[in-house]
Amino acid sequence: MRTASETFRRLGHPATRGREEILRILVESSIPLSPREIRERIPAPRPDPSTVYRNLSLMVSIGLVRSVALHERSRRYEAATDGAHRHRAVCRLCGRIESFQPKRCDLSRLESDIRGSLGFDVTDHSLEFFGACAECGEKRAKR
Amino acid sequence: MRTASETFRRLGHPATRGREEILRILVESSIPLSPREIRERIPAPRPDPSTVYRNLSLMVSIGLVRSVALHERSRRYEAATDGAHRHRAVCRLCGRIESFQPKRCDLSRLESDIRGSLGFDVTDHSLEFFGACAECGEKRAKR
DNA sequence: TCGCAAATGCAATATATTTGCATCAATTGG
DNA sequence: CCAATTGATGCAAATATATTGCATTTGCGA
Repeated sequence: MRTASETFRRLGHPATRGREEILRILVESSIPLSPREIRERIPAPRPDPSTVYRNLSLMVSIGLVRSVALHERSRRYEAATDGAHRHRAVCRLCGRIESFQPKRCDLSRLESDIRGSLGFDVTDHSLEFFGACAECGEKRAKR
Repeated sequence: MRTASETFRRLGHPATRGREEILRILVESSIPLSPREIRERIPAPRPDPSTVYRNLSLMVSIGLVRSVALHERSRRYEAATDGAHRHRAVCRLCGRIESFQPKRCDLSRLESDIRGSLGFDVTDHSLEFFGACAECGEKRAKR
């Protein structure tokens, strides 16, 4: 098994407790987390917020973590484990977020259209759905 | 023709110069803009930034404007004109953004999957592609 | 274990967004 | 067209988010 420490070292970066914790937390979370949420989940002694930001941006640049843009003030992050691709459903009413793995993510057609018409070389994409989650939908129906 | 002023009044909100300018700027722009960019494009006397924020959030809530989440620090906004749906391609290298209208946006299948598995009532979605634009792609190839 | 390169904490700074409050402007009724 | 009222605006301050410089500490390979 490849430990987090090994992963960091293999990529040429010292493994530190903070880094391992961040990665562990993201891997364990089913939804993308904000830097603040991540830090709050690290057991004391907690690293400084600036350290969390620095490490997140390092981890994004070496491909261990992806940033996720929802319609919020802060960005969120998720583990890029193995490269599994995920989409998200966000409830406009309560803010609940669910991540899911598409059965088959067939946007290849769209991606080649884009290459053809805009000349863009697409490497990845981000797809989010917005609406009302089951719970909020019910509440709304009762009224 | 329906003027911006009429649109606001019809929705029960006074039409002010700032509001009309914001809407005009968003309608004229081919890509989503940040609050700062929007404000910079308003001819003097410019409204205060807080006014721009307040108006953007009002316009989002009454459906005239949509917010767009790219992987940036600030949110962006676009006119929700008639409801035309758009996707975006973002260059990771130079930051260039292009908006385009999909030939046919067939995510209805995915949306019904989501309703089925998560119980989410999806009202809209957001799809962004990331990669290298034509220009940056060429530059990179030359090296 | 030693030494270096890199990471961390801390404080300061930058940027983005929100809010309270006094003032001003757009609408509506006269 | 004018006055009254409701709501918008400017300004300043507060808050949230993110970044950076620098002195100190830590991880890692020799």
